[in-house]
Amino acid sequence: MSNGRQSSMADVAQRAGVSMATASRALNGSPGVAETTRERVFLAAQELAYVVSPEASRLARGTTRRVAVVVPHISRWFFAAMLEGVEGVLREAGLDVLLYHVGDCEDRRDFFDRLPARRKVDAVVVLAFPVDEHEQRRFQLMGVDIVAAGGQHATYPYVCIDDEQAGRQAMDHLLFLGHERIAMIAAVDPDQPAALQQGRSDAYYAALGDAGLPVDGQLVVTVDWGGAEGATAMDRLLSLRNPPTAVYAHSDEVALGAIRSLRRAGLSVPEDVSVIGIDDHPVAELVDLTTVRQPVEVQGEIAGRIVVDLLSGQAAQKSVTVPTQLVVRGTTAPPRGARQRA
Amino acid sequence: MSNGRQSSMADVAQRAGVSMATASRALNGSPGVAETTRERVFLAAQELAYVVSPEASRLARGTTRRVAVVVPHISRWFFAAMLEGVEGVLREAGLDVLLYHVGDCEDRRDFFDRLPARRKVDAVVVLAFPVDEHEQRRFQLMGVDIVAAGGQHATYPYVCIDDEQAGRQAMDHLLFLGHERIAMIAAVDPDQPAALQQGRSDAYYAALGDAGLPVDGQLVVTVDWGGAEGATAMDRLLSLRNPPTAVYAHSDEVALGAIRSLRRAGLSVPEDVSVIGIDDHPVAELVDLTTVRQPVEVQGEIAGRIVVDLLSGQAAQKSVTVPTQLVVRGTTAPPRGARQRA
DNA sequence: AACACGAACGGAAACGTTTCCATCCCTACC
DNA sequence: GGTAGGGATGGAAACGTTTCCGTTCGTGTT
Repeated sequence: MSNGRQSSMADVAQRAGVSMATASRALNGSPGVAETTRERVFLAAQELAYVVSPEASRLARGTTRRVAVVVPHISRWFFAAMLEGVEGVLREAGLDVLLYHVGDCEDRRDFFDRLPARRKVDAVVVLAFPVDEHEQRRFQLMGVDIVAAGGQHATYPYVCIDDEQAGRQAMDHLLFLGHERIAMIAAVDPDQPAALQQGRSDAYYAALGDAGLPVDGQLVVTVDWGGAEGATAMDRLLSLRNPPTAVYAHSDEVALGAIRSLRRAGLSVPEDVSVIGIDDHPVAELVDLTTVRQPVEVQGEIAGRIVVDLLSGQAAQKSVTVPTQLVVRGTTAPPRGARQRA
Repeated sequence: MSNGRQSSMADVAQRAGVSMATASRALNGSPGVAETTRERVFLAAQELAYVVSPEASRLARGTTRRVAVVVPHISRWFFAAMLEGVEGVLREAGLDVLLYHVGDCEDRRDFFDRLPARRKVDAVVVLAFPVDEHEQRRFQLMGVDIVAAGGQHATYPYVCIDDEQAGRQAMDHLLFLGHERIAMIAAVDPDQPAALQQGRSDAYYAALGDAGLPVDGQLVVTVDWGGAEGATAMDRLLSLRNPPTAVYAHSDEVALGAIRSLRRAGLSVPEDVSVIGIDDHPVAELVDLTTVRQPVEVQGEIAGRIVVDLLSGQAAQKSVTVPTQLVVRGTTAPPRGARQRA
């Protein structure tokens, strides 16, 4: 079926009876080629099942048509969804995406030491991935555009949500329901420099302050990101003399873990304790979890579009903040006291 | 900090006082270079912050050091986890990963028509992605190694689980608990040629047969993959005059949806109805879902290793089947009748 | 002392495009 | 009718490596 050798552009040119220069122009859609000639070239190319050698083309052109996407946790929904968004628009634009998983600190050091993407891509997008100063300097060495998604970033064009506002939406919902003793389970990624989700914590204190409620340090527990960790945190909160009536978790996974702990303790959600998360993870709908939705895939798409604009030379918008939205489901309700009072 | 131009190998050679041929050999670790010379070259390269131009190198070498990973649904845990596994070992081996999301049928047609990865990669791995005959012929055109992961595939080396056995483990568990009226919610991917999860369905009938139980067609419902669809399916089952006492779902997400329907109907799990899934999705643990675990990331890793072996010339093992394992949690229990009887 | 041999190295031809520049020819305008 | 101008084309120089050969030189053998 396939004859052994890949045919080269010279073959195409010869078959079409033109020079390589013309063949190249014809195939690339460059101007200055007669329409009939162009057709002849295309026909020849098709007959030979010809495809350009990307290496040669890129070597000559000096551009790679490739962009690196670096992501800390591929298998977590948040990152995967974002990745899906980015990939979609990049593929649409004819750009190839090179995937780099940079998980733990060691990966991270290795990545910035070796810079494996260097000279391989025209741009890189970092997903929810704070970059410290040293790393910025390394990036600079690559001499390509950088855009950030899902984690605010002053240095590069970015797209993200307003974490503090998202947190406020969650907290205000609990406050509106009448809760006064609200715990926060703050999730941090152990493999990343912190300060990413600071906004979500700020919201907690601000909301309490605005509501005139005191802050009880015991009600704040910080854990590594993850469902199991959320459960542990909830256990800790349940060991208090005066446990909370509501829990604000930094993410849906953490919230899920908290709910498991509550159920195992024989408490029911939301009758005994309300729980709210952030993200609107797909399973949130399946388990009736109240949460604050952020459009994850959309953020990826926007990041992708910024990259495309940047590469096509047009000045892209520097950064975008997408809105979040409270989604009330079945894990939040007024506290028992309030209900009885009503 | 960075002087404008990327330095080329010629610069390195000159600075080290050798020819380009020697510089190239030194940098690649090829034999036939004196140790002192090699050091001198490395030093020069480092001083100039030199990195080879991958395009040029690959053009000359004729190999790309890149492999394509094509995946139908990036943001679903199963695929993302597998991707993470593949990426890990490929990156370890110094191979770059080119990501291709091929979701719906249109993507699919486009992918195989245009073959965008053609001449860009040395191998491609398809994740849970049945390839029909026409598509196989297109792949052949690429002239590279193909390996399949997560979906059995006769044509290419593959890694997967034994779907029928996994299904048997789930069904046998329900049967062991004493259930006799067991429903199956079969999930199919609307964007893919079916026949992928056939084994999971086979298991249902085989298990019932071995247990001497009759098959009730009403107890089998087939839906598109997804949690919401699982809920719908459960609704249908609940509308029967004589609903099942246990539900065997083809995947955890579907099982989760089923559980939501049950809860909304006022039934409790597992007291009224038992539910079991397949996969051991991370949230399964958080919601206490009984399931059959399959090692997803490991499958990706194995697929990656097969690719690496293939590319390094050593004959790799043709295919691998990894074991699955029942994980009993809180959504399965003996049926009410059995309990009362006991 | 002549010779063979191997290690280290350099020259230069690939690899397959893109693109600058020159050439040719045809049309339109004076 | 001559010439300027522009559209279509071809020649050939990049792009930056790798690698095939050939050369040189030092060492060990007879």
